[in-house]
Amino acid sequence: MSTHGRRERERAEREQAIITAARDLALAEGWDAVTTRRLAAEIEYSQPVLYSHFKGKDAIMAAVAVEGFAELATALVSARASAPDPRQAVADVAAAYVAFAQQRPAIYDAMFTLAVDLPFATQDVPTDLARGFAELAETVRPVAGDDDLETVTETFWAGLHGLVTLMRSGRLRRADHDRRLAVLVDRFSR
Amino acid sequence: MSTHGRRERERAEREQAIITAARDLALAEGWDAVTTRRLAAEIEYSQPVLYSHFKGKDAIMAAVAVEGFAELATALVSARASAPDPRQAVADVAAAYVAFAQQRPAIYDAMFTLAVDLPFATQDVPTDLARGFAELAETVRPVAGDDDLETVTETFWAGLHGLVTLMRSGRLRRADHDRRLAVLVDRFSR
DNA sequence: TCCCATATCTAGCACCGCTAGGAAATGGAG
DNA sequence: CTCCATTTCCTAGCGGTGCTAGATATGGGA
Repeated sequence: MSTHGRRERERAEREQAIITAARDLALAEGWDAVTTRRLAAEIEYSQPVLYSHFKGKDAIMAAVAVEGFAELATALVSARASAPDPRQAVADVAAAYVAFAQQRPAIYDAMFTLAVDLPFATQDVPTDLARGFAELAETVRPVAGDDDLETVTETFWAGLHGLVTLMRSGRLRRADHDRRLAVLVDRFSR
Repeated sequence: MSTHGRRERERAEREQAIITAARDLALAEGWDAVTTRRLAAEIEYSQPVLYSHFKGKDAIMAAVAVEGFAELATALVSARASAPDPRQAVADVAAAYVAFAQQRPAIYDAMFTLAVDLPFATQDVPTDLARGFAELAETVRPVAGDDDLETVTETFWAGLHGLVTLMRSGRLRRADHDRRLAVLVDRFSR
């Protein structure tokens, strides 16, 4: 029975290895390249092992998304913390959000585009997602005016999300990205 | 050689049948249900026939997206035309945009989420997309203020797109949809 | 009527996510 | 140390996908 602890620890490590492999592969070659066979080869186990950790490929993507929510929240917190004033905080947090999405497109996809309902079935995703959202709300609060804070925050968030996704799909001119971001920040912080 | 005209016409009809079948199937059961085999069965031809019309499944989706861009543009035009004043026009056009996306989610996906680069390889997509964008720009013009019109339009568009996509993926509370839309319109029309 | 080009289909490839069933490793009991 | 039960893991395979090569049917022109 003494080996039980080690076994469980090794199992947890392997589970993390799966998530990391999926994450890295998705970042490097996109989610299309993330197949269960390649994932299995990456962790040097056979395919069915994946299914003893996750219900399916979607669940693996969801796990990557969970890590992403935590990362994003942290990035937003640090952006707001180092801003000199509330007005600048809005711009800095917005920039941090967009930077996150641009630097980790595959993870951003897992969080918002793919794996639509799965992450919300688990318990910890709302936690990290809520952390990020709360940070956004606190950033927006000083400039929300008379409107309901949560509603304004959601709308501002949608603006960021729209800029990110439209630009990545080539619908917006890349050159004017900063100007669009400035317009969005301006419209939401006065 | 006299049958040549009929042949060509029949071929064009079959091509349209493929697009329509793909569109209807996607609307009814989602894009996952649109397989080349089912599509072939729907038009009562064998699978390879599809590839004599389109390069691949992506090209079929792109064709559906093209129709979607035309539809969307028309909806926006009519929304603006029947608005009593410029201020209301912004709200009405925004509502029309969101309504289009909500009523034809599969087509909206084909236009903006899936088939990322393909539509832009053809010639007519920019035309219909530009029509929609131009309509959006004319709507925004009276309330753009000192900012560059195109930049403001793109940003406003991103706001709409973000609201649509985030809400459909369950990230936003459904109940507050109208209030968010009102906030967005308000921030962009004063 | 025959020929040939075109149009179309059958059959199959390589890949996908996923799973059943058997082999191998492991840990406790005698 | 041996034996057995349990857990762990892999091999093999199922039904599906997008796509294509090669064979077959079709129909107009000589």
